[in-house]
Formats: sequence, structure tokens, C-alpha cells
Amino acid sequence: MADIPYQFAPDSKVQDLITKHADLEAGEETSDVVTIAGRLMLRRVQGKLAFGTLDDGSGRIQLFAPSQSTPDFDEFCDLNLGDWLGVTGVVMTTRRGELSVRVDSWIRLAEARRPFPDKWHGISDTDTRYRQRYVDLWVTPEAREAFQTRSRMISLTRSFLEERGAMEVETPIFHPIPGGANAKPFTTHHNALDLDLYLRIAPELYLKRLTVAGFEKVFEIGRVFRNEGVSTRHNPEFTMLELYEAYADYEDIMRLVEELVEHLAIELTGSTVLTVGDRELNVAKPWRRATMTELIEESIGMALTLDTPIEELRAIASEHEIPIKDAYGPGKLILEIYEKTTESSLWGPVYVTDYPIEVSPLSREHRSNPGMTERFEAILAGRELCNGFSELVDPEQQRIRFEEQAAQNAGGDDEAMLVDEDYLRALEYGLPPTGGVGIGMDRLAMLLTGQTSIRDVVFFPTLRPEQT
RNA sequence: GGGCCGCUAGCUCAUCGGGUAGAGCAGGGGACUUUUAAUCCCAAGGUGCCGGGUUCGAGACCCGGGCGGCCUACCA
Repeated sequence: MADIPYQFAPDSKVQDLITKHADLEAGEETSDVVTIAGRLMLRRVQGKLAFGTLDDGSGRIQLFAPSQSTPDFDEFCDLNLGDWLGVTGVVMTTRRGELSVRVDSWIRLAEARRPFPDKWHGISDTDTRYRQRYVDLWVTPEAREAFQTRSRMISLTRSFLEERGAMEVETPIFHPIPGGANAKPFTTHHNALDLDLYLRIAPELYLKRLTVAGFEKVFEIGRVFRNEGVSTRHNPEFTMLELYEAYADYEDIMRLVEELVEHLAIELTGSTVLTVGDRELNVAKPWRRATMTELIEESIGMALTLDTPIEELRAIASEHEIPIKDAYGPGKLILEIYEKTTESSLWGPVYVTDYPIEVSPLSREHRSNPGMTERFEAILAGRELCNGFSELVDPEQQRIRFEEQAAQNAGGDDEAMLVDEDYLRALEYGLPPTGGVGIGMDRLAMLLTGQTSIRDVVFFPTLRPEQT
């Protein structure tokens, strides 16, 4: 067996060969000599003639190896399933009409020293699939396709936003003060500075600092980290798209998001109708808009407002077996009632709008609905996809909201925000009217690929370390 | 955190009213010049997740632990 080379130069991708030679008759031999490289997935040796199936990531093609013309025929027949090969030869079809590359020369590029999973059943143990994703992706074509779709989704999102004049930026992942969302952060420590730092739970406050700085449209696609549970919809690290647009309000942002999602659906699936589980979801714009209190009324038949007596709100909460705390004001109670009675029954697409100020510390008060904010979340396929608002631009208001949050944090709510003095200072330099949104890109990828677990759109989901 | 389910050969799975496991694929040997999950013959392959217990005897039953999945809770 020849040594493994340091370099190899394929000149063709399998997918292109399949496209180019789609109409060859059975038994034809072209004058096309190609060099391809990939992994040997199947092998059929029959004495003086051998067949193989090579997968180069773009597709699979048959290798045709007669003993009289194939160099080192015996060694070729001894290859392991999973070995990497480079093959040069004529493009042809067999008598049965199977498009093939005749093995006129070949070289092993890597040896598979471990057996690949069952060639027919693949891996079904999900634990093994996630822990050995490098194997899963070879033997589970749907898994590979989902990640290819995800990659194109990210790429299309970038170009969509750039075409609209937005600039992609990168902001810190280490935050001295966790902010921009209500979530438990991960903590770490910088030795030289002797400084506790937090992995960001959202890039929001830094992106708005950039809006203060005069970048009118900015966006960031990046990892955020939340020290919370793991489920089919939650991974501790996940990818968020956040964007901010000066002079825009939440209506503008809602239009932008529905346009983006419709565009991605058409580009990636050819249709605005997505299949999620056994249900369909039509993401064609415009999406329905409804206020939170309207939706609660549809669900439980009661019109709640911030002026509803708090005793009544508490009674409704306990009627629905919602655990509440004494510190909850009317806004928090309404949100809890919405989440427990209404949110799960929504399929969408629907924009849920007008969240109470009490639970929206970074959103601007609604221009015509006092006590509420100009905030929206989109529900698609029953899952929360994004959260956006007309940004709170007033530093004094923001200070009050921060202080309320900080009081809750001091009172034991470790998801409440802290006062970020530098952010307040930035606002004091002037943030123009601004609209912004954060979109969970993993959940969007789930929608667009039809996957029901976030682990099927994250290459290496967070798992306990393997016991050895 | 709670509920349910699972863990048997490298992979996919069987077996059972408790009597110390079987098949296909992969791997080994052999036959085969048009296969397509090739086929055929031969041989090999297992601390049945771990630890206790019940029993003459446990992979099967009981208890504890580990790991995983689904649901639920938490996560605006």
C-alpha cells in the first residue's frame, strides 16, 4: 500500500458529473477523464471485477474496477469501508446503465481504522450520533443536508441584510455586566485583570452603543450563552441574530423580519409553506399581529388590562395553576397568564405585540397603549422565534428600569438585569429612535429544515462528557 | 427538578413462565468479470451499562447508581 500523500488535487465533484452525464446510455464510455476524491461507502467485489460507491460530500458515484485495468487490484479490493480514496479514470456507464468512474488509477488518502456503522441502518442511537457527529454526517444524509441548509440560511441572511445597507459587526463575548436579556449567565475569570466576566446572554447593549456611535444599521450573528436547561428547543450556547436600525420602530422591524423569513423559506425550500412535524406553517407575509391581551382574551375569554385589579389577576393565575410570587405586579401576572394559557396554543405565524413595561426593561413605552411597550415576539410553529421592539432611548427611563431590575436581582431573581452605568452614559450621548430584534437562528434553522430538535441543527450540541 | 421509556457483538436488532445468548451487516478466510444493502460457503466475535439483592440458577425479577431519549417544568 502506497504511503499517504501530502496533497491531492481532485478536478471534479460527483454532483457535477451526475448532472453533466445525466443522459448517457447504458454501456457508454466517454472520453472524459476525471479525478475525484472521497470516501468509500460500499464495495462489491466479484472475483475479477469490483464495484465501489464513492461519496465526496456532493454526491455518490459508482467506481468500476476490472482486474485487468485496475492497478493494484487486490489492494483495491482490500480497502475498508470508510477509507478515503483519490481516483482518476474515465466516466462511463455499466451495462446496467449505472454512471461510474472507471478506476484507471487510485490512491488511498486515509484509512478508516474503525468500522463504520451498519451500511443500511446507519446510526440510530442518538447519543452516538451527537457524540460522534463526524460519523453521523457521513452515514446520515438528512443530517448533512440539514447543516448545508443551515449554512445557506446564514449566508442568505447576511446578504439580505447587507443589501439593505446593514453592517455586520462583532461585539464582546466577555461582558463585565451581563445584560440585554433576562437569563442566567455563565461566569468566568480573567486572571491578569483579576476580573470576573460573564459570557454574553445577548449582544443587545453593545449593538445599541454602536447605534449611538452613528452606525445606523448594524447586525451581529453570534453565539450567546445561557446557563439554563437543555431540551429539544434549548442549547446552552446558541446562535442569535440581532439587528438594530436607527429611525425605525417596531412596525418597521416586524416587516423586515417577516420579509427575511419569507425570503429564506423560498430560497431554501422553494415555498413559503413549511412542514413542521405533521403540520404546515405558511410563513408568507404579512403575518398576523395581535396584542398579548387580545390573544389572552381569545384563549380564556377574559379581557385583562393593566387596570384589572391585581387580586383578580392573581385569582386567574391560580385558577390556571400558575405559580406566582407576591412581588409580581399586574404586568408580570399578565405575562405569566399569557405564557401558561395562551402561548402554547398559538401556531402562527403571529406577532404577539404590546408587552407590559414591567417585563420589558429595554423597550420603549407604547405611544398609545399606556403601561405597555412597543414590543413583539413572533410565534412560528408554536415556538418563539424572535423578540424585538422600539428601543428605549431615554436614559432616565432606562435608569429607572435598570434599577427595578437590579432590585429584583438583589431580591433573589438571578435572571433580572443589573444597572449598566456605561450603557446609560452611552444613552446620555443620544440614541435616536431605533428598532431592533433578536432572532434565534437555531430555531429558524429548525423551521427551515423540518427538524424537531435543536440538536439536529447544531453540529456539536452540549452534552455531558463521555464516561470513559 | 418530575414522569415515562431505553441500554444485549463494531452497527442494526432478536431471544425469555428466570435454566449462563442468536441473526443480518461490518471485520477474517474462500468462490465469483456488470454489481447496486451483490450473492454463496467457512470460521471467529459477547464481564448482556455498573453495583448490590432474591434464587440451586438472573441479561431477564427487586433495589441502588450511571448514561441517553421523549414529555413536562425551567428558560419572557
